Amino acid sequence: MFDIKWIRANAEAFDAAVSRRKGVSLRSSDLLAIDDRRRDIISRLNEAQEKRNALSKQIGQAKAAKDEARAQALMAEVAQLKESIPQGEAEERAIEHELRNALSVIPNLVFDDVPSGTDESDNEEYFGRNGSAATAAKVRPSKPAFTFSPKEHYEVGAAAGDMDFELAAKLSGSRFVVLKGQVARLERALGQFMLDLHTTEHGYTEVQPPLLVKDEALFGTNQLPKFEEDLFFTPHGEARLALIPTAEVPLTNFVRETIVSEEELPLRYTALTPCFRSEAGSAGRDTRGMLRQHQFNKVEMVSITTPETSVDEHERMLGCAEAVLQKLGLHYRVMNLCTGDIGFGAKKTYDLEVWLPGQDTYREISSVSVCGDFQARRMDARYRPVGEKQAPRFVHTLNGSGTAVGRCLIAVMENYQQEDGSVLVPDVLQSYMGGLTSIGGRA
RNA sequence: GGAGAGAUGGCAGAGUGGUUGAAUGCACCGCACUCGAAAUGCGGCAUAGGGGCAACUCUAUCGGGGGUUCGAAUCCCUCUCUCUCCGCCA
Repeated sequence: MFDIKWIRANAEAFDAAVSRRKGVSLRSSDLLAIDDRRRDIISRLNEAQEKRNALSKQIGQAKAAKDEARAQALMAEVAQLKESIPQGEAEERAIEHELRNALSVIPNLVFDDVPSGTDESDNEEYFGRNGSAATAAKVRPSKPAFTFSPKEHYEVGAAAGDMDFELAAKLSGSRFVVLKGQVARLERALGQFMLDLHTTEHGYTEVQPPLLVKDEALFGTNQLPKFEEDLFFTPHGEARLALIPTAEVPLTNFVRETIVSEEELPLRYTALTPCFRSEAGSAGRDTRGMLRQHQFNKVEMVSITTPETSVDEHERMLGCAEAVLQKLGLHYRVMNLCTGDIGFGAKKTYDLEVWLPGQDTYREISSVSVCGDFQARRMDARYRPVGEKQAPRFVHTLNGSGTAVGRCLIAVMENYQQEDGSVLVPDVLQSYMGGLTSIGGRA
């Protein structure tokens, strides 16, 4: 969320930057007009309050001096303010809301190195900071070679019966799946593997957060007010709770309305949680298989950093997500999302797209974003710099999937499928699978 | 779910209607003393917004919101959270 003072001081830059984003019609002049009215209301209110306070003090003095007549006279004088102050306070509340509402639906401004574009076709492949495609090619696994025509994950023999969409539909409708047997175990193995990797090698603290969150938390990570229709809610007393669409919500909101000391930064959290998304607006898309579900497991990483380190942390976090796919031997590419495809709160986002031979295409399996102070402002999350007495500053927040477990299961099944319908278990998962080297083979 | 207690500055902890943005202690910063340190003494030490070149000044804030009052940390209502006891329960 933006600071109106910043917009006032940088109106031109703001308008130029916000015009790169699609679907934003507000301009600085609209916002500053609201702010002008706000300032006017506040200054009139302050004047009235000042007068009241001064007179009240005198009343106190008069009463202390037992000068009842003077006290009565002063009380009569201050009575004139009885209407204007509450009215001014109400006006102030209203205008503050108006300003906040206007500011809260403006997306974050993107970095200069985010490509301009309208949709995913304008995303640019990213080969690391030095731009070396050759270096990237060395660390990225290559596509698997097939001597037969690879199938989509739900057609692979090992999925038969153990990836049950009909059973899920009976229970919950479309966009759900029941995993059973070795497929369920493989999914669990993937999640455990990722969590262990990030906690033991990447310095993240494992967390089991609540899966139901309040509106305030959703506001902090930009799901509200603009994307309410993407969420599942459940009534809770007079209010409601939302099922988390991503663990980014609880993990990032750990620092909401807090001031941490600089020595504690960076804070790095990871969690394996179910995620719930209504998928409103995606009717008809990816309806086959378990690519797009109302419920899926995801390992999420969240970093809370200083402003000076957030860009480096972004590259680092990308590396953490890449490591998952590298160790699993899955081919992928990294995309630098364009202005038309990047999320509301991000200043820059890298998507990891894993190769799916059954679909003969790349599909998103991880999204790694740096949000600058955008979420921190919404949450009022700050840190106190070390050294001389300095005012608290907003932290920077980052989040990334490391990775979507359900989609990773798809990738493993498609990339490691054998002609007989079995699926080889990647080396790094075998210890999580009781030593199994393949699943779904004809025994 | 029932009954009760509570929420004050970085921390601890006073403060039940009137010059209280808030005593005191600790922590922290500066100065003095010291060769240096400790101890001691003196001073400083909340946030946000407005005005002013500045000194400074005004407004708001004692968990959140609303109310009573000329005036609220203090009284009333409400919400949230914490603690104790009872009940229920994985």
